[in-house]
Amino acid sequence: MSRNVEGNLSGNGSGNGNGDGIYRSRASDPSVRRLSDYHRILEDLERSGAEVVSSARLAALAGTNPAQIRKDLSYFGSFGKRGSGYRVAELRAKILAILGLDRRWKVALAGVGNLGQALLAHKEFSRYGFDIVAIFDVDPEKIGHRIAGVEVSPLEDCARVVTLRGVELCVVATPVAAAQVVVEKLSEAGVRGFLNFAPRQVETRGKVELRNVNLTIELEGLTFALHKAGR
Amino acid sequence: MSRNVEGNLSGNGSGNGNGDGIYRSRASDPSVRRLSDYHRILEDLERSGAEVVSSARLAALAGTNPAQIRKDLSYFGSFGKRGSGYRVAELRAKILAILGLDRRWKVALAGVGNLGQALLAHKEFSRYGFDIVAIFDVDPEKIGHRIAGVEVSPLEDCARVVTLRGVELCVVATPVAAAQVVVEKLSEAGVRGFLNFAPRQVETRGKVELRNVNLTIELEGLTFALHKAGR
DNA sequence: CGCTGTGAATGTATTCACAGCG
DNA sequence: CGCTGTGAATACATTCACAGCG
Repeated sequence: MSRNVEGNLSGNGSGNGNGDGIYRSRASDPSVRRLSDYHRILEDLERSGAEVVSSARLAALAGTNPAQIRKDLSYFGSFGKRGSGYRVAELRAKILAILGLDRRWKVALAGVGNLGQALLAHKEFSRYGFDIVAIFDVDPEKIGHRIAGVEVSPLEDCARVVTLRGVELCVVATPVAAAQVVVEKLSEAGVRGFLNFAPRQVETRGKVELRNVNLTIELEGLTFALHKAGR
Repeated sequence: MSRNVEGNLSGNGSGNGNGDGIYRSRASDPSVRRLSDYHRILEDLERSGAEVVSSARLAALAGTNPAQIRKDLSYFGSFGKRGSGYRVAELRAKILAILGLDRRWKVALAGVGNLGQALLAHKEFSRYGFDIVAIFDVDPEKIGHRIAGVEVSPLEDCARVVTLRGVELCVVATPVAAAQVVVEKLSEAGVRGFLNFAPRQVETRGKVELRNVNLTIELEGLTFALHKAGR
């Protein structure tokens, strides 16, 4: 039973499921996160008609430095042309593929509280290739209802529903007490990746990716900094 | 004009407003994030009646190692007893104070879309000392209405409202296009810390703390890992 | 020339290992 | 003895600086 030791808290904990991957890349986790950022900036550039971009320009837009950009990209190949820079559309497509976003992903939502409902309606998810194809809850009031066109299923049926609809990822927006059970049941049913919003460590078995997002911790980071500075 | 260069993406960007603080501490940002986690675990332990806890036990619960715990704490003082460990209640209180959570904070919410509404209802915020005392939006349909007991004010009035209600922090849950303006106006009005959910880099002026949370990036971290492992 | 791509250098964070106090 | 607190060692991430290609 792995307890995802490394990353933690609000932003991490890539499970150690590192089954011999496609890439030899020693890309760090922060580096991969920046790729997502570069991708968004490249979308903007593409929309604005830019054809090429240098690492210097990209760095300015991303709030980092040119060497960082080049290093991040170099983990995955060499996409630029010396002397001129990177072709915007091409680089964007490459990053999309690196991130695994060149296809759509089937996602379940567990827990339909405030946060769950907001995430359901979150347009960015569908825009970047995530389709919510199943919703789980334990509340009898909610089960059977349709939210955003998806029927709420009882957690007990998850094995069946996951298989039937091909669920690959799950967003866990349940109360703290339920998060562990949800992850256990769904990973047994074959779900390989979890995004957990419940503010507790969740244990995983086998090759499962889990990352935690904790909204309160982010605010606490602010109060620490302000309090520390004596404000 | 600082562009908060360092951290970025989903979990960072502590503005460089490091006005000579109270602590000499070289506590790293990840270290501070872990403190928040330890605090939650200590709450659980306290509730379950534990009087003392060792760094080993705490590490097991937090999914890290004992040395990490001791090092994280040592940045702020020495709170344990050699031979026995840490007194749970006492350590919890110390961490609370370190994080600046030994008082309540006045928070504004900007943008009352899905996400904004979910954050408003998010019980954890109030539980950890954050009171939403103002809401800003630009939509005439929303202005004037009360949500969760707080009237929605037009963004133009923010200077007046911020002063009047003593707003210290702001959660930015607006569309991308509005985030920059919101941060500019509110920081001019005296708000010192921002938690930004809009997936774009926002520039800040002066001693302002800003961190970004990007929900999509977290999912992209999962797809990267799974795609990479060939799944 | 101007830019990328990358080893080498620096800077940060984590872990080790042990001295020292309760 | 058992544990904390912490310098020293290691591992990791970022930045420098320059060789080399278009």
